[in-house]
Amino acid sequence: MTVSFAQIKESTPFVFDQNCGTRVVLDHIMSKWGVLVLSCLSDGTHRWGALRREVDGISEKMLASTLRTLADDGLVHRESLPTVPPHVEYSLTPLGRDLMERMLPLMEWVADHADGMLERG
Amino acid sequence: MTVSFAQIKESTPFVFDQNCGTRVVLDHIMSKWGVLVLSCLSDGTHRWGALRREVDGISEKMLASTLRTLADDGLVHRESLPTVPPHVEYSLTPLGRDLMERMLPLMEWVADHADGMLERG
DNA sequence: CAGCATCCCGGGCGATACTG
DNA sequence: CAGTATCGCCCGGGATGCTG
Repeated sequence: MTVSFAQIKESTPFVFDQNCGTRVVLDHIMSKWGVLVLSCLSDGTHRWGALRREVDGISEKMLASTLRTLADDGLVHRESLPTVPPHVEYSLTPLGRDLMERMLPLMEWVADHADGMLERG
Repeated sequence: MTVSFAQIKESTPFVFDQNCGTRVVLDHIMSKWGVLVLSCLSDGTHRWGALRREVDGISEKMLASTLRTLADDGLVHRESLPTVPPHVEYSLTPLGRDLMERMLPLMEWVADHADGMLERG
């Protein structure tokens, strides 16, 4: 049985209040690009260029800023190999993998239901 | 065992491409206010005023537009009682409840880990 | 190859006022 | 009570160009 939203708020008072840290984390991981970058990395380590190609439509600026934010949050690990030309690899941290275990079922649901939802609108 | 992101994309070609419907649905349900309104409604039927008070910080404009979007998507049911003064109730549709079954574990994770993530940043 | 700096536009969103 | 209407600001984010 999954927890209810009321139970979450009961066990953690003031959670989801306007100035609570949850709002910041939600903004990061549920952001337009954050979701897609995290999902992509859930398949394993990716290089910068691979992410740029896989996350369809993302600009370099947003890829850089999204990766930095997620790395600061401790969800993404950045590994820069001291080669020429540069070679940088991104992967999920254990915390990030833990998160994606909860997020992927949601992504699967969206993939399954999106078209049906929109054709009626 | 949860599905991998690669498996999702394999079983549904072109899903999560830039012009795919999934991007629209993601924008709706993972939006700043959409997440919170849906979570609130997952606890049961709420009146307009109750939502306004419970979703801390939301403006009337954004509450109205968020509710309309989610209703158009078939996730939220709007019931207007013909009384004076007006009395309108919002609740999740079966589709909405199905979605929240996948989203609430994620919300619980965020509530549990948010503070720890931010104090290091 | 993997970024950062700069410029700039559109619209998301908040504030305020008004209505059935 | 449950909205709609209007105004205006801010900033997300795209485009372009430069660097180690």
